[in-house]
Amino acid sequence: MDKREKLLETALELFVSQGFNDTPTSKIAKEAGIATGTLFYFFPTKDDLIVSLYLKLKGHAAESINAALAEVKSTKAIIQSYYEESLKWSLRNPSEFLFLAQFSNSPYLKKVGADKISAQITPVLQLFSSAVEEQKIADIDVNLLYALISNQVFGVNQYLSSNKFTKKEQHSIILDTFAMFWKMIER
Amino acid sequence: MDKREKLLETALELFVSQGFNDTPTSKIAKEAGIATGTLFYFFPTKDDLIVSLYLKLKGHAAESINAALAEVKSTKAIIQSYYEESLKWSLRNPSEFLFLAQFSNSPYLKKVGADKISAQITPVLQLFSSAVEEQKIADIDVNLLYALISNQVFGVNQYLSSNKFTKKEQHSIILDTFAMFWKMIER
DNA sequence: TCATTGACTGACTGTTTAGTCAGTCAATGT
DNA sequence: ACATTGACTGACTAAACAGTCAGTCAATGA
Repeated sequence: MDKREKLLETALELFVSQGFNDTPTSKIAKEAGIATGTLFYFFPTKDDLIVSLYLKLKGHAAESINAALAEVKSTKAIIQSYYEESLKWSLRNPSEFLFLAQFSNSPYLKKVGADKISAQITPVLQLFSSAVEEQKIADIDVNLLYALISNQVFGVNQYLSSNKFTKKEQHSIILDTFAMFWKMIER
Repeated sequence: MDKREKLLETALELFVSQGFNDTPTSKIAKEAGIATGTLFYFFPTKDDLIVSLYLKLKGHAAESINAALAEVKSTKAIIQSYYEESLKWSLRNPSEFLFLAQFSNSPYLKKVGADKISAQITPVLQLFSSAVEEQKIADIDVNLLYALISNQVFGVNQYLSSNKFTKKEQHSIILDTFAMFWKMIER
């Protein structure tokens, strides 16, 4: 069993339930059944651990979402897949999602290079660029479009996770809210 | 000069730039030019200080937004005012907004009673309720509508604050994005 | 066989922290 | 004139913390 992985997993759960402050490295190590020294063997500082976890989760999410994008054809269908897959990933990985939200709204975000962040969003920006060029959607700054879709995903995830819906209901809400989103931006 | 107020102001700036963990109570007191003991005279624990700050800011924001709502007539106009005023408040009070975002996405949120939170959103929920009854907008769960408008406000604020726009440009983006929002939910 | 490596350990430490407390002082009330 | 109050102080402490380090041990490889 990979101890580095085990530490990241344990840290995730503790960070989500207690926050960064109230989760000492000693507790993470103890809970993971690993010595404190080992934690610092893999991650030189606590900040390193936190940022590594962020990067890992961002990577996983992107991987999972992009996998579903590949098969698709029309610009609208790609954007719809991006929307659906983002929501499905968040619903499947609630702890991961909470961590990402907590991290992104904390001063820790500054510790991640701006280049790594823009690398993550560039593909989505290009998606919207194409849609604008193809005159499918209104001529809106792609950065604004990105802000709108991300936050709508965030909001719908919030709504879905704070209510008990069946898978079927969840899926239809996802489809409905995308239809609404598209109505909002279409030409 | 009100020392309690001064402490809250100083804490706000430090929390926003350093985060909750990395802002010791001693630093808040020092920066505010007030003794450590005084901080604990007003706020029994650090958590108390943090939660008090949250409640104060939420109150201020609500007050400022509701003030503008009173004058207005049609349901659509009220919702539009709510949207505009929320955004304007966020733009006028960037530190406050950042603190609220950080707090709301942290485990500290659990320390605020659910009753206090629902008290804040009930008026908005009723606004949407009326709009649905009047058949102005589609028959969508008001909680979903709330999630959508809050997060769109959040996203547009993000977009506006990470770009240098003139007041005029800002205003027209606010109007445009509300028009989009309305298009998304209207019947 | 013996040396070297590198993952891994956990007792330890220097520092930082939230929170305490005995006491000051100016303003009130009597 | 004296007592009482309550905002306010800052040196202090007990606990908790991130990070260290001297050393163990199994697996390589010469």
